[in-house]
Amino acid sequence: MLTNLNSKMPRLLGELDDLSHAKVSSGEFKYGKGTEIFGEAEPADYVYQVIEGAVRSHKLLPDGRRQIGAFHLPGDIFGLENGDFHRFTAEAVVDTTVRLVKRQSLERVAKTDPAILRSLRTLTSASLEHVENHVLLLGRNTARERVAAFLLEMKGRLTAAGVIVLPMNRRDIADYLGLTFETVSREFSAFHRKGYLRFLDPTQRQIVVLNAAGLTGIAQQTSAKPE
Amino acid sequence: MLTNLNSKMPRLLGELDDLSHAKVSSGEFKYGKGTEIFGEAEPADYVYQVIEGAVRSHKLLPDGRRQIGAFHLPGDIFGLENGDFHRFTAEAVVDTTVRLVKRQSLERVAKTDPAILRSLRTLTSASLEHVENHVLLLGRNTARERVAAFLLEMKGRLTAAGVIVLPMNRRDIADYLGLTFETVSREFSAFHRKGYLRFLDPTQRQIVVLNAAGLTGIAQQTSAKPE
DNA sequence: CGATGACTTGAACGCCATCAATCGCTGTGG
DNA sequence: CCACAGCGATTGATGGCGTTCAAGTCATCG
Repeated sequence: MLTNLNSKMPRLLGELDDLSHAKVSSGEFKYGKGTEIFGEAEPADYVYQVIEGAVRSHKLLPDGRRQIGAFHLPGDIFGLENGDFHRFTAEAVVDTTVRLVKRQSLERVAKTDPAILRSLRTLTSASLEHVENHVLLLGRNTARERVAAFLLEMKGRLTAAGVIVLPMNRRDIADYLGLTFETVSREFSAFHRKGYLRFLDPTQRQIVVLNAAGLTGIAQQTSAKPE
Repeated sequence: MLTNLNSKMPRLLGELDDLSHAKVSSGEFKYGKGTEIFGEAEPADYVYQVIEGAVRSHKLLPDGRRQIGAFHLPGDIFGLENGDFHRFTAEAVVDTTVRLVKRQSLERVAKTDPAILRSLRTLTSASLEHVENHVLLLGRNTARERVAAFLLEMKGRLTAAGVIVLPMNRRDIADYLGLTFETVSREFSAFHRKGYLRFLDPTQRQIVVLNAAGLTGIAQQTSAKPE
């Protein structure tokens, strides 16, 4: 399954919360819809956590083709690099509030606090796992399978009261799945026709999954996700 | 460019060499062509380095579709996980000799030796970068672009005396690039016809790149590699 | 109300997959 | 030693999945 960072254990949220009152310089910041948070190849001086909204991380080819590597949703930490530079550009998908902490101070604290250190490693590991699964998805899954996997990922990550409310548009989804937005739209429609989905609003961004088993059967992924 | 682990700075080879004479339990082992070195989801108790030969890391879908995440060539370190389990299956592409060290002892030494620690982080970072670039390749590049990128990656990693000697067959390449082996073969032929390549042997695994600029122009990747 | 943006849907095309035939090399057994 | 099986690779023919191009709907906003 596309990794569900959200349900992973130590999401560092607690720790980052602690840090925000403690010995790490930390702050909140708002980014308007579509604005850049950091750019590819810029120095990675900060680590970010989504408070509210959504963020996309992408790379571009010289001719403008775009590949989104991940969506970051409330609670998610992003921009944590192993090296010294960002390797994706991060942008706000909608108006978004983030907490940010200086990477240096985080690393300073991590030196003395093994719990923080472990959290950081777990985070890196989770994002590595996500991108590795994404390689499999992009390399070997059909359009239908990709869209099913996407819906299941989002079901796990941002369902509230049984409803998935997507912050991103069809083009963002397409660029995440290596498809065109028309194909994404068609697959959404196909699942709707099959009775797997219900749409609650006219822009079709609010989705109820009626047949998760059906989607799971189509998604064809290697690592099954419990619940 | 598909990340060139080989040309990256501290390849840990030096350090691992040291370790092999020193305080880390280390050994060599041979794997016959096609044999498994470790399996997906197995505990990651060892870290490996290719001495001679070549290794492929892959994931499988339930129905047998395969995605190779990386090839590991002499000098490369693989099987180093952030978490406790392998997330790929590793197999010998040809008869292969590897050095292996117990992960535990490596971590023990890393605690006191900051150089080792830094090397480990650099390695993780390099493999993360490789897989992130691979996502872009698989999501947004055409067949032609993928094959060109592959040739350039291999040119950087295993050229000896101006000749690329590929250890893997067309199917392995295809499963690395998210294509069929027929398509890989056709693109090789197309490059040959254009005069970008010359083949030195009947199985067409020994390749001389005659026009690297031509390949680079086609490969369309975001991060240019300095020679 | 006209303009704009997000989404859907239709029609046609094209890239790559699929199916199939052939070639050359290697190794094995009669 | 040679016949033949088997593997890897190339090449051709065909088809299909997903893209491209295009039209149309609906909601929002000036």
